[in-house]
Amino acid sequence: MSQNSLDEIDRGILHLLQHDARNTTTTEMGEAVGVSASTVGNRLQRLEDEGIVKGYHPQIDYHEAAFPLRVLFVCTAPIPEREELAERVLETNGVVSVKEIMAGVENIHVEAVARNRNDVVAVGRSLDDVGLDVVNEMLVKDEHVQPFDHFGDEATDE
Amino acid sequence: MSQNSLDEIDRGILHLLQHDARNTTTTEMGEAVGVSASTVGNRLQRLEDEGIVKGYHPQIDYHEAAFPLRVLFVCTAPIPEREELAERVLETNGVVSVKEIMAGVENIHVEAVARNRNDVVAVGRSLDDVGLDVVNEMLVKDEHVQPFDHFGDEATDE
DNA sequence: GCTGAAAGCCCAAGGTT
DNA sequence: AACCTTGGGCTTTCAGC
Repeated sequence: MSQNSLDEIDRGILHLLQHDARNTTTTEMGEAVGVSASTVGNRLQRLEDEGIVKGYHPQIDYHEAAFPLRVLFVCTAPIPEREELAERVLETNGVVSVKEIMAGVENIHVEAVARNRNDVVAVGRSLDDVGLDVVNEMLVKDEHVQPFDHFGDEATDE
Repeated sequence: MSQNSLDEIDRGILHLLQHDARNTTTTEMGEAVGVSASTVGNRLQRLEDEGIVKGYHPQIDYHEAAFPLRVLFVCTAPIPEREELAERVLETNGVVSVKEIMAGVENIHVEAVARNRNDVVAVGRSLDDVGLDVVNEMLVKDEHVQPFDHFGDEATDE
């Protein structure tokens, strides 16, 4: 399917996108990595087609918005159904991420945002309805995300 | 600091950005939510200034790229130092997210991507060096991210 | 596979209601 | 607070190498 062949140029493009995926132009990226703007456009197209870049999303501070609560549900799912359940849970209102863990009892981690305690209860109930066994439920105080900025620092000129 | 007053327009903008933060123009968003393109620009500026929108990042399939391993380290940190340690850990090469949990023994969850087992060992050592007690270490099979698309479906025309 | 130029579209700024 | 117009810049496409 994919060749996994990222060269210096690809890594440079990814690196720059991770810094600001909305306002970084192909022209800027071209100058930084040493190719023309249209080449950057073509590379980006290929990265998207191969599924390496799956989309572009804003990083939203839910706490500052309208969702002050962030909850992590640690669950158990029967291995055969795990993948299907994970997909299903993602549809639940408020859920922002679902992690499938390779092995162990706590093999699905579900994270959700909520406006109040009622929302939290509702999410918990949904998980139960779907067939997940909720082992633990924790309040997340804060989450720091690093868009993995170690992608090829050396490939850019800046 | 922030008014937390997101109206229909703001929610519509966020909703559309979550779908595609790079290729959705202010013009398109304006048409969708029923205001002019410049108004969308102003709103977006305000959302960024208030810290509700903290940035724009590509969603990268690390597995398809060059980092086939994804590992979750569940750790314990002394409460007083937790926040500082979390910040420090985020600097570690390979780490993509750090979650501070409100209470309990497993109060810091660190997620990292790696090219091979050596990378994994290196990250574990870094966590130890910083002063975190690694309680558990799990291989992540798959992660599904939902950019929380429930932000105001009703505010758009599409 | 990369480049360069042209066409079309978009964004930012200022002035207006 | 939202709109309109204009100038500058960006993306895309395609011929050419």
